[in-house]
Amino acid sequence: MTAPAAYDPRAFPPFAVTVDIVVFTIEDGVLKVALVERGEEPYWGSLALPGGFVRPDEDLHKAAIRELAEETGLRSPEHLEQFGAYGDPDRDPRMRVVTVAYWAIVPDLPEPVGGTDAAVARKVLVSDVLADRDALQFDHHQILSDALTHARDALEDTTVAIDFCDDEFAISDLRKVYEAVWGVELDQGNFQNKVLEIDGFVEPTGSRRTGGRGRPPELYRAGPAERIDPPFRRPR
Amino acid sequence: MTAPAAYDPRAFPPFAVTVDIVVFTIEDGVLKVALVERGEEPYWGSLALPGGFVRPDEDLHKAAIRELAEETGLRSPEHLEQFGAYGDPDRDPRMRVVTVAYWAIVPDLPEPVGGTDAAVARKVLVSDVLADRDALQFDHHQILSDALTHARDALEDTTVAIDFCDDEFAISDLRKVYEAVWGVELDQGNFQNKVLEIDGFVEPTGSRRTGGRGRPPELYRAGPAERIDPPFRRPR
DNA sequence: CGAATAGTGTCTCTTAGACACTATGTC
DNA sequence: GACATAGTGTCTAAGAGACACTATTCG
Repeated sequence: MTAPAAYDPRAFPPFAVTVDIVVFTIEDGVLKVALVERGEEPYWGSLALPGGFVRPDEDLHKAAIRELAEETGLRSPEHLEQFGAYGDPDRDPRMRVVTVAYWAIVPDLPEPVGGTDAAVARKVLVSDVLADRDALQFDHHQILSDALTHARDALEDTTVAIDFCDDEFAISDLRKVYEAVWGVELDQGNFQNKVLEIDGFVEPTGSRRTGGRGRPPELYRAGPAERIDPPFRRPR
Repeated sequence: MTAPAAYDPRAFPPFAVTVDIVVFTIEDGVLKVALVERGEEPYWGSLALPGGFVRPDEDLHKAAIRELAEETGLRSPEHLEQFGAYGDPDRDPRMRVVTVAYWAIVPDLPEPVGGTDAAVARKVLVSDVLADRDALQFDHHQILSDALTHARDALEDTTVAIDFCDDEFAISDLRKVYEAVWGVELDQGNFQNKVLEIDGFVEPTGSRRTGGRGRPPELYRAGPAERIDPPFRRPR
């Protein structure tokens, strides 16, 4: 903030600033990410993270919400959190762009996604995307990978996993979230005990879910707690 | 990345992009942050985080290293890590600036700091700066506060605390780092046991430090480990 | 009935932390 | 000697996880 150039508004190097959002959702028990088909060059037709330019009078968080709505039709995500900025000089072949990256949780992405614009959103298995280093253009592979790291960490000491679930959910639903994001299997009994022991994690609704196989589970809603202490460590 | 404006280089809203660095060091057993006296308006003479404009052909990390060298005379920090981006439209009264924030560790800041430029760097108690909400201009109070949170978290599951120490250090030196950053007192015996039990955290040099009061401590150097597993939790 | 899922309890191993005790230097 | 700091050990409580057992539904 102290470079002499600061005095002269014409002297600072102009950058484009964008936001990119890694939208996670769980479908069929596996973690997916919402990607849009690029409707323009470069990389026309290939998949990319939803995102776009920040407007001159808009803060970064609001820009992320707006782009998410425009490109995926989502009104508002259950969780939206910034985790880093990416600004290598050659990360975008067109111009110098610094992007601010967010990760988001939506419990259920609307099916016929795609806003008023041309972009068409698809839900893709995170594991598939990460397995193919060239599935995403720009540095979006790295951004997705970093987002997954942040999401995994977040599940360890916050209650955000609940944001993947519907308003009322069974403990096993919550367990499947942890299993999908962490990519591990968790012991059903131990998980149940642990979640119920953590103060304010979940609250009983008093009702049960009927119709499935097996004993009908009791249903819970989100409790007031935001942090899990001691943290819920994932197996290594 | 899919806004139609992307096609037209003149259509994207131009931003200034800066980096700001929160440089932590420990002096007299307390955590300090390096601040520079602003040599320009606005807020001439008041304190701010070192930082400045990213150059057109420079990546963010290198920009942070360069600004650090220019403004504090540091050749290279022991640790430099990005932790967020700040871009509220009115965070800088002069123009629209998005800043990418880093936190850094230096074991020993050179005393007659201040580079070739006008900026004069000072080490200030972090607790003092945070206690006075108006000590820093822009959103630097928030940035410092967030940096401290990240540093505290980093000490829990990485070995970066060693970067605050000299090449050879006593276990008690390391303990004082944790105490300064976390703002707590730790049991001397338990800390010693724990550090020595963690594989690859520290390696004995075979020598001792002489001259102080009390039993001369054995000296250690950094081990190969980068992560502490299980994490070293700070008392709540 | 058996299969499937939910819910509860028990046991063991590890870790965190309080704290006592010993070791070795300076004044 | 007193004092200060370093280094080691012991005990206890809490948590993690393996696993067994019970409960309740459907087909």
